[in-house]
Amino acid sequence: MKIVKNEHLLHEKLVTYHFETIFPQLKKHPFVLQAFEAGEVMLAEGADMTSLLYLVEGTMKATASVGNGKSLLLRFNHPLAVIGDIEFIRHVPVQSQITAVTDCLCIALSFEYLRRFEMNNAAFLKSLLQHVTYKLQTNTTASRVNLLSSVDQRFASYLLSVTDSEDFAYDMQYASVSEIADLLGTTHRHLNRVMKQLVERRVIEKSRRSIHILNKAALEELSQGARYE
Amino acid sequence: MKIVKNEHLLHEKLVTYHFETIFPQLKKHPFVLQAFEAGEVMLAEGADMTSLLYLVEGTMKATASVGNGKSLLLRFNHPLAVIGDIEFIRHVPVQSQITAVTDCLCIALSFEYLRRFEMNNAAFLKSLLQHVTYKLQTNTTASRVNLLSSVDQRFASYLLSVTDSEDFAYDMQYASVSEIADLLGTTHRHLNRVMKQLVERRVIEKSRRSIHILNKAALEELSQGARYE
DNA sequence: AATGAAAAAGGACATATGTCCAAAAAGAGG
DNA sequence: CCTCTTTTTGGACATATGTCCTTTTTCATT
Repeated sequence: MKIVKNEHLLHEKLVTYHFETIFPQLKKHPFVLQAFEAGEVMLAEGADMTSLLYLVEGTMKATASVGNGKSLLLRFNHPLAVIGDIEFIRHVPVQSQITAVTDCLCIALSFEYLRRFEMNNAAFLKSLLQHVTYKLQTNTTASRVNLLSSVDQRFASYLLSVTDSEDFAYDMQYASVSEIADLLGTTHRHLNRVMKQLVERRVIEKSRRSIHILNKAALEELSQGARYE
Repeated sequence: MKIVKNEHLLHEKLVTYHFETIFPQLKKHPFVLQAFEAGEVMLAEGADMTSLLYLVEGTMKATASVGNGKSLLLRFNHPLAVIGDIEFIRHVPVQSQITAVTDCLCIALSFEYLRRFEMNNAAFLKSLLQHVTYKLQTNTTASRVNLLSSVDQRFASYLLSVTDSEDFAYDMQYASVSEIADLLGTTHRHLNRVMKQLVERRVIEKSRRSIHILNKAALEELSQGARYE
């Protein structure tokens, strides 16, 4: 993570995302602009969190780890998402690992500052409620889908979520098959089977560490509308 | 649902659950006491909601339905739980069906009233945030468990959640095997297999429409700490 | 080009769970 | 007690997914 000292950029982001509706006097708040590189772990599970983050550029993913170091995809986040809401409100350590998928920019506000000066700011509390209830709603949908859908459906959802959120709308790069398998809560062996079928059906094409979507409509149908976002 | 006109009971509940910390002048708010019978559907999915409910007595469950009329257990709720938070904040129809498991008492406050007079009440907003972030946290845990655990683990969690929440700590009644199977997102055929094994291992005993727990410790181990609450 | 490490692909088999259906058991009403 | 319906139970088989391992491919390095 790098702290970016660029008042102009900060101000531009504050205006774009209408921060003045929450913090009326923009100049008076100790906003800090932070930059993360693609692939960087923004927050590790169990760590102590000290600032609330507003994602203003890029895409990140939230994953939860289970026992043996495996992880599981919870959701993707796009601007304007809030990171650290549960931790801020409930005073608990970081609940799920947050990783930058692309290069990201965040606006940070320290818990200390917020707890001292903003806990009676109804606009701030209301905006937090908006974000948290949105997450709760999508999370509820996701858990239903997860429990009832098979690996190929989840894989389709995953592909669509990733490609929609990137700009190259028909390609995705990945580090290894196992990585995707872990995210989906399955094994690389099985994911291979699933991908092989999709290749045979000419829904996707594969080359090393990259997947190209040939038939988006088929994926849409497979995923039944579920998305990790 | 029955509206209960009992000022004394209402006041007792308001005091027990410290409503004065949220609504300082108790007398001035249009609280309505509502009673639900065991088994009654408190909220149907897709319905319009008009009041925020605080559960002050009894146990309820939240379920989500999927396609073919099947439902899926999301969580159990105990006092003091809030119902309708997402719907209140996001102005959406009811997201998950709420059913009274035991006889329940709720204190209701109309959305209309809250939106008009309480949206600048920081104490109220903060308490909502507490409830919603709690739900989000447990829901995240639950979805992870669901995706990674087998039917026998989920059944163990279910049994423990139900019996802990009732007062008879070792027995549960049910309408049909299919009902439980649906809640767990499996089939009655498979649940039968699972139950048969547990009976053989002397973990539970069954008689018609009732299950008796013989070895709670074994269930605890099976469930690995996951609960629907 | 030869060699070796890492990643990918997939064979063989085991297990969990689903589907379909039939037999057995338990009420309900005559 | 008999008959009918509902619920429970479980057989037989199919499918999805996991485990373990071997082979193949890829890519970097000599």
